[in-house]
Amino acid sequence: MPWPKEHKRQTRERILDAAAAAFREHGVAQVGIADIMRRAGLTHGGFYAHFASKDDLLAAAFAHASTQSNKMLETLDDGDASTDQLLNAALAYLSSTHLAHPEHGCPVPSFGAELMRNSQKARATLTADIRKRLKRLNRLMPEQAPMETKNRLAAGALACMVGGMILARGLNETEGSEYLKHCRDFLREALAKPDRRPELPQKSNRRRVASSLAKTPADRRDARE
Amino acid sequence: MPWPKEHKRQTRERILDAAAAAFREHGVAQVGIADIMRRAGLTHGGFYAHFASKDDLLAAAFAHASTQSNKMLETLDDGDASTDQLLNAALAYLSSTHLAHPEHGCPVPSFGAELMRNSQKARATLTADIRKRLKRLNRLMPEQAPMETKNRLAAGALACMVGGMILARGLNETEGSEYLKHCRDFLREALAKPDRRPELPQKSNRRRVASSLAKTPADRRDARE
DNA sequence: TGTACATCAGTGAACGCGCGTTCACTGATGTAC
DNA sequence: TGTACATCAGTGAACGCGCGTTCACTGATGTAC
Repeated sequence: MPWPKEHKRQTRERILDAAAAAFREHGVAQVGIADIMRRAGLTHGGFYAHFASKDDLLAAAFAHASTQSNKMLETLDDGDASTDQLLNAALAYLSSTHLAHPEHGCPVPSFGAELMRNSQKARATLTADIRKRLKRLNRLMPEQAPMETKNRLAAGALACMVGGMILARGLNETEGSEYLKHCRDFLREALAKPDRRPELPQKSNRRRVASSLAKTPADRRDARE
Repeated sequence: MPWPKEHKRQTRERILDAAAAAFREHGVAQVGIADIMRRAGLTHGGFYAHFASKDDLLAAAFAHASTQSNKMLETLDDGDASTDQLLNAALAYLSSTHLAHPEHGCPVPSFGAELMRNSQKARATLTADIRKRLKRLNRLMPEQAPMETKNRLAAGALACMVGGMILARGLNETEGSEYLKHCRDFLREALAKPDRRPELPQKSNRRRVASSLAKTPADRRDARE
């Protein structure tokens, strides 16, 4: 095999990165194969050596973006185990950084609706991703809390996160961050209902903050208010 | 003027109806001018006598859909003035009927994200619509409630509504309605916080239920649970 | 160590289809006389 | 009342562009000797 074993895998990864960012920033319909390949430093012809079709890429790029953004959002979460982990995750999601950087953020508000209407494969990827998100939020609550409570809070928090981000992005910049602040206030109240307490101390999830995605002054303002 | 004055206006309205339904059901990118005109019982060539471009139609169809769906959701709201009006509006939005009928429902979860990335005009329509929705939700709360409280609850409720509907539509049918139920439970709790009481009695908004959009058994189940 | 070779990642021209848009034309309608 | 006419809503062929996809080719690479 005349090429390094890892070479092709790395190229594929570069295409995925480019696609995941472009789709999140501009939407699926507005981004062509040629755009993506250019962003990856390649020419359009090479695309089909890595993916069977645009649909195929779409599903893969969504999953890729989802993984990326979960990592990114964890770095914004202050990960303080003594506080409410579900709330922390939601506050990180509804942060100014996430608002300002759709290209690195959650793909659900960016192109979830578009994905849903593409191939069966793409849709299945979305469905599986939503299930996973709900399960993950469930696990951020004290294990012994009633199932009904956990389901309710996970569902409500996720809906608020996704809807809040879409709506904030539909407003202009200042209105958008104002709106996000109101959503955070809302969840602080809503997730602090008496029936969730007492909480168990949980393991810390603290991560190092990636430089390009470090908390901005706006996020610090977010946290204070 | 050799044609009835109202004729052209009515045709335009038929195109708008067709476009608003098609965009909500299949998304903007998947629906062509020819599809829409066919749905309106016309041929594609006549389109430009009514709209300057697809972009132009897009903005108009969004506004049209928004008005339509607000009316539709009001018929699902039981309009009982003695109960919480904000909650009632949210429960109607998060109903099984709305889940099953994107083509008659709110355009924000259906193609808000796509609209946002089109022309400046389309985007401005979305922004204005979100502002209007927030104001309307604000007005459903007791006037004398603190501004901060009203903003928080309106923002949170709207985020939950839009996000909840998108996510429910991303799941399969049974999972989707289960998920919506959890969202409704969440809002029942979240909107019933002590600081909103006491509530003033408000004017009733009761409307007659349109036959094709009457409450389904699923909605009645929604209300019971 | 150097050279010939086989492999295959990536190139870029070309194809074909769909869709937004245009335009010359048709024919239904109300008006004038 | 009936006929000629002007208007303009709607038709459908055609255009051109962009994009997904294909394919014959190039050239960079590791291997064999």
